[in-house]
Amino acid sequence: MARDENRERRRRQIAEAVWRLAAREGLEAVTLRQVADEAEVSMRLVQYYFGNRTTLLVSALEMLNADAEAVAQERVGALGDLSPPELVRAVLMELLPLDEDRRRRYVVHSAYFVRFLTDPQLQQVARNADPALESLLESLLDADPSTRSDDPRADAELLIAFAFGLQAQMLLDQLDGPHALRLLDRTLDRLLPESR
Amino acid sequence: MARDENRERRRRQIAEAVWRLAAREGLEAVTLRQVADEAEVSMRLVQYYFGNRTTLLVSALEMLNADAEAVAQERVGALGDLSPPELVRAVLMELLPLDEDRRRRYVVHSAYFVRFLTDPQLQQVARNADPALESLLESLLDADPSTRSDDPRADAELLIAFAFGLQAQMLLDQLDGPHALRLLDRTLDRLLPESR
DNA sequence: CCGATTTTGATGCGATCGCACCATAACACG
DNA sequence: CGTGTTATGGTGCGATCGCATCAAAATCGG
Repeated sequence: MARDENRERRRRQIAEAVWRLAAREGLEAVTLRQVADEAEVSMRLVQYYFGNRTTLLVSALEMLNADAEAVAQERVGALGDLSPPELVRAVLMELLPLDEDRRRRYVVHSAYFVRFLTDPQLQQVARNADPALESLLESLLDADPSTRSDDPRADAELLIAFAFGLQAQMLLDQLDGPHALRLLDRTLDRLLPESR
Repeated sequence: MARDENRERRRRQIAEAVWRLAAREGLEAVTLRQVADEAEVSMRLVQYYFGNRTTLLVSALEMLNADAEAVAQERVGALGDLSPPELVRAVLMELLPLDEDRRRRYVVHSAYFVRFLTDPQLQQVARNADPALESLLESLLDADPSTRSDDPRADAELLIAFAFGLQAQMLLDQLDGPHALRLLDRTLDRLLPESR
């Protein structure tokens, strides 16, 4: 039904306004009125589609995560057949803000971060995003015959933590894309010495 | 003069209230009235010591950083004479929320994070904190004869990014202290193979 | 010990917040 | 064709925000 598509487009239009505001000035700038202005709709419309501010924040985050996963799968898939080490690299690269799209997304994530720590509802949303990534990496490290890892799970966790660290440094402009990739490859070379 | 000591104690008392509020509910909860309540002083007093909200936020962050550096130097120094590799480990451990003090501090940092990206004033404060750490690590990696690093600077950057990643995962309760230390030691073993 | 300065308190103002209520198009469907 | 659901707009209310003003207590220097 075209009705639902319109509905979904509207919600997305408003959610994108939330993302822009959160990235630009933090969650406290995400007020019903500012979101309405940014999305160029009436405040009443924001209320209609999301009810109250809390569910607006939660929904916008859920949509951002769903978006991220779809884009990531498509981008990694578009690379064609990759060897496990190449896949590991591609997956980790997905966590780096290497284009404006991802940068904005991870800035938004960092705006939510503190809330993740205390708000049970948001904590739930945050937890749903990660473990799939970790087990994917673990299985890749386990499957790769050239890996000498005695503990694929530890190495998966380690690589994810490292990638998140690179992400933060890039957001702070203390690391640019090529530099971060150099550091990533440097640790991958140490981790998977025979396959690269 | 005792006057100045009192003054400094007052400022600290108020800044600590800012930290608690920011850690508990984010920067948007840091209002003049809430800070006053949390610090158990009048709102006017907060105004008196910090003027307006902006300088309150900036000053509280500066005090937090100064505090962190003092504590870190003392704690690392208290370990006595360490070999370079041991020092590297000690410095990196300082970045992990291994006690309540550090946890709260890094939660506060994450509350400020988004602002670091856009607010020039806060960006300045954030930038002042890091580079010393990096060059310290670099010189340690360079000085250590057992290090086979061909690029101490790259390895220093790499280790810092990794530590920040571990920090984030710990804050999210996706990694506990011992687990994070295991991952840290795992990468240090790979990085400094002969000295550990 | 007294005038000056520092420190603390109470209160008011304009702006903005989330949210609710009411009204009216637009469309769906029996 | 009429009726009920969906979609959009305008507006008012109580609470809270940052900040300023007025005022008094506490402390210090001569």
